[in-house]
Amino acid sequence: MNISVIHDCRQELRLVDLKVTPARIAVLKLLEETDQPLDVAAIIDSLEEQGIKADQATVFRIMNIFTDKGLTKQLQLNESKFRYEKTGDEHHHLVCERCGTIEDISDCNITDLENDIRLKKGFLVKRHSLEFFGVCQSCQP
Amino acid sequence: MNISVIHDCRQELRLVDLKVTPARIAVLKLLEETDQPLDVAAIIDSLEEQGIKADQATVFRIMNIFTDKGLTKQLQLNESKFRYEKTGDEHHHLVCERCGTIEDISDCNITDLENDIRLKKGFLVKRHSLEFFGVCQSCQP
DNA sequence: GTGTATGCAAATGTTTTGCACGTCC
DNA sequence: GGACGTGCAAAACATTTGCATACAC
Repeated sequence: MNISVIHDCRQELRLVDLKVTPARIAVLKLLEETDQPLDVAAIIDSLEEQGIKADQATVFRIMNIFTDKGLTKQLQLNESKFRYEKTGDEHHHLVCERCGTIEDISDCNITDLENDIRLKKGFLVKRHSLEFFGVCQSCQP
Repeated sequence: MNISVIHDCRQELRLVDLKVTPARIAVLKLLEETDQPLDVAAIIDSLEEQGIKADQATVFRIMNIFTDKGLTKQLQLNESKFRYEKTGDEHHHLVCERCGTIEDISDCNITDLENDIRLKKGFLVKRHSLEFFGVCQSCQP
C-alpha cells in the first residue's frame, strides 16, 4: 500500500511536468496521508520524524510549485501563515477557535453564487475561499 | 462633515471602552473614508500623507484592539499579510488577480449554510470568511 | 495622579532569494 | 551534459514585545 502511494505520487508529479525527487515525493505522500491542512513548519517536522531532512527554503519552494501546478491548495485560516492540503473533492473548513481542530465540510453550494456574480458584476470567479470559525461540538458546554 | 466624522469616531471609541487618542481617531476615520481594505503599511502611508506620523507597533496594536472590540474586521486575501476594514454591512470581496482591485459584494446567503452546519455537525459558527478570486470586468478580453 | 497609549528598538515568525553544489532525466 | 532541485545563509517582510516616556481621563 505504501508502494502504491509512492507510485501514484511519482506519476502525479510527472503529469504536471515536475521532476520526481525524494523531497517532493515525501511532501506529496505526507499531505496524502494527513487529514489536516499543514503549514510549512509542520511539514518539516513530520518529515523529520520520518528521518527525512528538508530545508525550509526547499519546502516553501515545493509548496509554491505544487500550488501553481494545482496539486495542492493554499489556505489561510486567520493565522499569519499559510497551510496546505492536497487538491481533491471541494470542501471547506470548520475551525474551532477553542481547540484548534480543523474539520472538513462539503456540499457548500457556491457555484450558483459564482454564476450570479458573473451575471451581476461581470466578474469571472476562478476560485474562492470559504472558511467557518466557531466552536466545535466537543468544545461546547 | 469632517467634524461629524471625527465626532462619530470619538463616540464609537467610547462605546467600546477605548480611550480616545489622535492615532485611533485617525485610523478609524481613514477606514471610514476608504473603500478598500487596507494593510498596516498602507494605513501608515495614508496617515503620513495627512501629516500624521504613527509607529507601526502602534498601528498593529490599534488594529488588534479594534478587531477585538469589533470595530474592524481582519481579512486575508491570499496575501501573506492582514487587511482591515470597518465593520458594517456584511459583505464579501471580489479580488481581481490581474489588477488587484477589491470589489465588495453583498447578498451571499451563508446563514442557511451555517444553520445546516449547526444541525449536521454540531459546530457553532461564530463567523466565516468568503472571498472570491478571479478576473474583474475591466481585465477581461 | 494613575493607568494606558505611544515610540523606539529589538526580537520573532514566515516567506523569499542568491549562489554553489548535487541530482534527475 | 544540461536543466533544474536543494541546502545554506542571508535578506525581506509582517507582526510582536519590552521598556521608557507621554498622554487621556
